[in-house]
Amino acid sequence: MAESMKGLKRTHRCGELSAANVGEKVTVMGWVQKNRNKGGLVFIDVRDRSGIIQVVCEEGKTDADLLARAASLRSEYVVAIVGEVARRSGAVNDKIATGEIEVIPEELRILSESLTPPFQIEENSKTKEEVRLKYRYLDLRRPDLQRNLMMKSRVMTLTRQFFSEEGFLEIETPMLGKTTPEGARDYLVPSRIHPGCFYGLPQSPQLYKQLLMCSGFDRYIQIARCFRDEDLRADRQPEFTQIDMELSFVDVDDVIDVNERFLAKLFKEVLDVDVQLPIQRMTWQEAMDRFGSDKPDLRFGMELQNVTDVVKDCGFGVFTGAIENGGTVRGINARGQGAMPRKKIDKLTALVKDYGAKGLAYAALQEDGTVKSSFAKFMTDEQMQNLIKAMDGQPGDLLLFAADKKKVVWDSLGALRVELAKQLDLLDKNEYRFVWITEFPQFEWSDEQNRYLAMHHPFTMPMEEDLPLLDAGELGKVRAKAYDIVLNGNEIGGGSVRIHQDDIQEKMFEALGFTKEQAYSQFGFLMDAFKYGVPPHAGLAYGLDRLVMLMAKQDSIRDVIAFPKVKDASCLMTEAPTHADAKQLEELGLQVVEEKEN
RNA sequence: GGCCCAGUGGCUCAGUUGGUUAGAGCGCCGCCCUGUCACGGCGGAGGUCGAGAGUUCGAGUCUCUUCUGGGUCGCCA
Repeated sequence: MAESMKGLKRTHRCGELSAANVGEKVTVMGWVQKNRNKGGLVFIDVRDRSGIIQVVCEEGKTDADLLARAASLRSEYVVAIVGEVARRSGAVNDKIATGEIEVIPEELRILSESLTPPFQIEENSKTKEEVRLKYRYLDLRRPDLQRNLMMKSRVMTLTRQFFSEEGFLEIETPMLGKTTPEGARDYLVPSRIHPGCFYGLPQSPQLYKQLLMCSGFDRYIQIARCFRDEDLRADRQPEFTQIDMELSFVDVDDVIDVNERFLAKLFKEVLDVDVQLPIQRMTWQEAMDRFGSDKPDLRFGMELQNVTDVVKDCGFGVFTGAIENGGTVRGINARGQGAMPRKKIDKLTALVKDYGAKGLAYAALQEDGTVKSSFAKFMTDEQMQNLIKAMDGQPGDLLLFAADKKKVVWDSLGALRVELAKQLDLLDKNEYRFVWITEFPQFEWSDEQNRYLAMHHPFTMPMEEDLPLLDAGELGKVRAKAYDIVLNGNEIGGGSVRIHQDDIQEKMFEALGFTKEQAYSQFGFLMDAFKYGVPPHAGLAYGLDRLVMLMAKQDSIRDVIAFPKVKDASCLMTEAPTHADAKQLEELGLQVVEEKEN
């Protein structure tokens, strides 16, 4: 039986009460976490988002009716308690913040009863995600998820505050926009008024924010929802949130400067972590060569070594063959792992095969100075010793090599390096290592499309010194004024200086294989806008969810999003997406799709 | 689309080389309990082992298919 809260007004949240409130009459409201009935003495833990407070009822002291009602309370009932804060007459509980006080009730109302929840509302739930997500509204009651979402709210507040103080304006851009075939797959929204036509939900507000620079807003920021119809990952959801910004009359250093100060403020205020400024910068080339990744995790070493020259004349065909085909041979020294069992090495081999490598060559340096190796028989002792020396191999080390095209070797060893760090427990979530990755390649070759694609997007400015390479058609060598901010091996943001000169923009489209007509039909409004006076501008966007995931020390972006989708992009709670009814579809000029029979 | 992992009471798990009636902890229900806070004591209910097919005298266990969830490669300009 649910009662009204008429006449009551909450005075405190549960966790806000402290010894300072002793003797005060207070009203708290929340959920019953636990009812401990000792018989004649009933303890009720009441929970809200701030924490837990104990309410105590005692036979002889508490009104008999109130005691009976307290004894009837079950988990997740919603109650209102009016009572006096008192020091505990029994033992103090130093595990909770309110552990030295309790509330002695004079009124108890049951505002709502509850079924027994399908899983217990507690910290560190081991319940499988499938169940948690079906009952997400209960899952979200758990203190860890409450903390995550409160942290995210704090991050958003600080973001708005910081950038506002830096002269940024918060401006909204449309959700219903123009669909573009480049880049990620768009979510399409059918137009009723224009049958057969579709809006595209934004993958990011990229073009709008550039137009806002054309319009003279100078510094823009938006906490923007973005949509990408691609497959999900632990750190990828079909809809996610960007902290999106754009600045006029700036170059790379200006964007980096304001964002470093932003990150330092954020980490100080939210986590009390000092970010040392300036943040380290590394070119894309250096990141790939040293770590095999454009998002290197700098919390540990195990850097890649290029041993192509060392092994180019050896007798091992896998190495020399790769080199003859224009490839490279590189290795990782897994310190102290020389005794790794063969089975484990085989698993690492399986891992690199996912990245296109044909295998993993190993040399396990034994403590007695001998070498157990998959390829020693193809080498002279001298060649092996030179290789070990090049890898700085010491007795007890495990040397792992990949030989293939550069990209395959980088991807394989980059992934291998991270996997080894996981196995060796080198990844400390309390350590935050930032790095800017700069000078990205402007273009990326696509085997599938047999042409160069923009690595970032077609409006990214090439480095001035590489403009002659663009003219000369040496597209693979052109570097861009693009930058990513990387934290502990995760890309948490990225951006670039944009092209504002129409001649360079034309060359870009040409290089990407766009005809003038194609470029105009897709981006004509932007190119037209640029004809009326466009300031030099640059911007950056953070993946907010990913950033908060790392700050909250979570492994999945789902743990910082209130209502996330599962792997197939559906929602286990609402069961979206659903079929639309025939009438809706007819209005949109669309056809009914027969539901698949199971 | 490919590969890998998982699915056994409400939740988390155990379940020997295939062998009677499938176990445990938590939760739930009943009774008792005046300082608990992972409360405690006694008693109890609750399972077509994700689904389907096959092998077998016999399947939670083996095989195949399928569903669900997770991880990942491709994909994500």
